Amino acid sequence: MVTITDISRRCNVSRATVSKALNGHSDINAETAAHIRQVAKEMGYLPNATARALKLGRSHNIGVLFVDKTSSGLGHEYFSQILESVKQEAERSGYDITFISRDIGTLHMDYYEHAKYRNCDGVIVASVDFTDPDVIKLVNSDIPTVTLDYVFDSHSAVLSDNVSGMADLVRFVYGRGHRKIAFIHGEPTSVTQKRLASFHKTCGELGISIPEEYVEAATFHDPKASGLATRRLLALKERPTCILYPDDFSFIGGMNELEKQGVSIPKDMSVAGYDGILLSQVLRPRLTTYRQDAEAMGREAARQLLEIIERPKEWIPQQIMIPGRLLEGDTVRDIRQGF
Amino acid sequence: MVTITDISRRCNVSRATVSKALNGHSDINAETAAHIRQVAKEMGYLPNATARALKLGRSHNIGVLFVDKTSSGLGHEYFSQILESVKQEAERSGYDITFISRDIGTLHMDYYEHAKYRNCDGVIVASVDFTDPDVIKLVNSDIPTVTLDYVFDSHSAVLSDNVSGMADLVRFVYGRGHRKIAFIHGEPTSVTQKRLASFHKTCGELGISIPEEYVEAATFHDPKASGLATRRLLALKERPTCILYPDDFSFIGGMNELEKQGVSIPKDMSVAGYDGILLSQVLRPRLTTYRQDAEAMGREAARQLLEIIERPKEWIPQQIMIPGRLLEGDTVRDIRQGF
DNA sequence: TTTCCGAACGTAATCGATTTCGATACTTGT
DNA sequence: ACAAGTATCGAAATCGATTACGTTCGGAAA
Repeated sequence: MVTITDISRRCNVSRATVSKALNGHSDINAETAAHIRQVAKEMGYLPNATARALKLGRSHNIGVLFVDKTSSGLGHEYFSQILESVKQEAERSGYDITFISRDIGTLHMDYYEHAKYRNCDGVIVASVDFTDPDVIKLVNSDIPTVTLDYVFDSHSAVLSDNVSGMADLVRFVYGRGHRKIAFIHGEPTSVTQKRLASFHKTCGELGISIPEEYVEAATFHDPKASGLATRRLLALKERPTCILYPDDFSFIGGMNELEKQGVSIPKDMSVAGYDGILLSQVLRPRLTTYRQDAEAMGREAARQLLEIIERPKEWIPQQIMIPGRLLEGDTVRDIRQGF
Repeated sequence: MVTITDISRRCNVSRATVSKALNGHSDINAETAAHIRQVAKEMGYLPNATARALKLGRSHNIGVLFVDKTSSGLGHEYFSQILESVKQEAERSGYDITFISRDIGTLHMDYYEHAKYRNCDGVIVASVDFTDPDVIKLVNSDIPTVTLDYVFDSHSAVLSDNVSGMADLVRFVYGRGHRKIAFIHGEPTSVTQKRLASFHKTCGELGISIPEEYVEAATFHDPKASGLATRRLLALKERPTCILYPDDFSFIGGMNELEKQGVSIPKDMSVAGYDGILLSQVLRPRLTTYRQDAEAMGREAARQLLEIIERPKEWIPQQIMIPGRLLEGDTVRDIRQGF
């Protein structure tokens, strides 16, 4: 490996001079600097990130924390898109990414310790149980963090706009004449709370009242749970005309149940999902859904984090709301009079 | 941050002694060592991975290289499952994961340089263009690598068994009476070559001859391409009775085309996919497909790499074949006489 | 008593890069 | 010609941990 010392010997200058030349300091003669850079290139010099990190106390490495109950881990499409986007944005600024977990090798440690051990300059926290003491410890530590879809007091966060998302969906199906709207929601997280609140608020504003039985509990990313919820809705004396699912993947479970009972989409039942995953765009009929802009979320999360890291003075905690977009699809039938 | 120096001061011993005590060297008195460990725990000492890496020349960090033409990046389900598995296995041995890419920040570098820059102890190379000079440079470098689904001479690799996979599929549909079997394949990679060869070989063994028009070219992970290929197959005078798709996701495109033309699965046309992604298990009818064991592939790749890293003497390059499993599903109709 | 040996611990170099504080030589002003 | 300023470069400390080698000391062997 070519080090700064090798170059210094070859150029008959000190290591200090080489370092300064390579980093563009002003107290080095222009010709000298040019020569050093030239030699460095010829010798195939690569800076050693480890040595740099040790000296500067900055690793140019950001951690990503993601835990999924279903332990599908990175298989989660919404998250893996966010991750990809975080990665790209981070790399643009010279940062690499490391996953944060508990228990690395024989060392038992919590998230904070792992991040500290790896000298992460910051951590992006996504899709975890935000009540987990280890997560809370990390967020409240000296390590800068940005959370996704959850806000900690006076910390930065990037949020998918669940309130408008749900409102848009409800207004859309309302616009197509639906009044008996059912909502199958995910487990009680802050995301669910927001969607649920927005669902009720919007229905109220539109002057429609939703019977209790139309609101069903299921689980995110779980076709089985939503299939069962769908079955319960279909068993009601007064069936809804439209069902909103917790996410696109869960919708598959509903779809199967509807098909099994001979209920056709959208002729006999209108449906909508949430997320706008790739699948929803290629399945026929195209699913009506609310597309969360995972790409923007990852990008903004990374940018926020880099701001905190590189300009800690000027930084103030912000919550950034990322708008999504309604994808109309073909699964919500227009049932207004005359259609 | 608590360093080894802090502990040494608190214990009135040298830093060397602390280091040795913490690492269980034998030339430290048992009581002294116990005391030091005790104090270290009390002070909340965490080793500094960076300093260790610098001194030892080992980062306990492995790189993952993955490039997707469709640039869906990590959104690729098959790969993200492999990644998750690699991550888990690596973490069990105390290794973290870093993504390798070109161009980190303003530094323009190739894969090898990036891996070197980050002091990766090894790299897992997956799903890239293996003819890319930068990839070849990395694989032939001093950095240990394990490739996935591709073999470089005298290098370790982990391979999904595409030959038996395809053979199993063909024999399965043959067993259900199909003789007119069409195969839509992906772009010309080594994986495609193997599947194609196995397809023809198996058909030969079974004594059925496949007209040229039954073999269609499309693209992996691309519903549109496979939809078009499907259309071409349906336009033939003599339609096949069964279509094999390059992967489950591509199958969606075929499914839509079939539905559009009023061709029912599996009544009028039998189909099979490849991969066994989550979706194929929840869609109805359940897709007949060959499940690649992504979890095993990631695990074995990580194990291989760690072997090379930790026991370079005893290591010999191997190619590990990971068997998959046929998922029968409900999309291949039995068309034998009397059924 | 002298010598030798092993247990236990310390000294100091080292990994590669950065940076503070000088140091030197050369200019410029007066 | 002398003081002051400037441009350019180097010496050495530093980041945190590891380790080869040296030192000390008590006890056993001669």
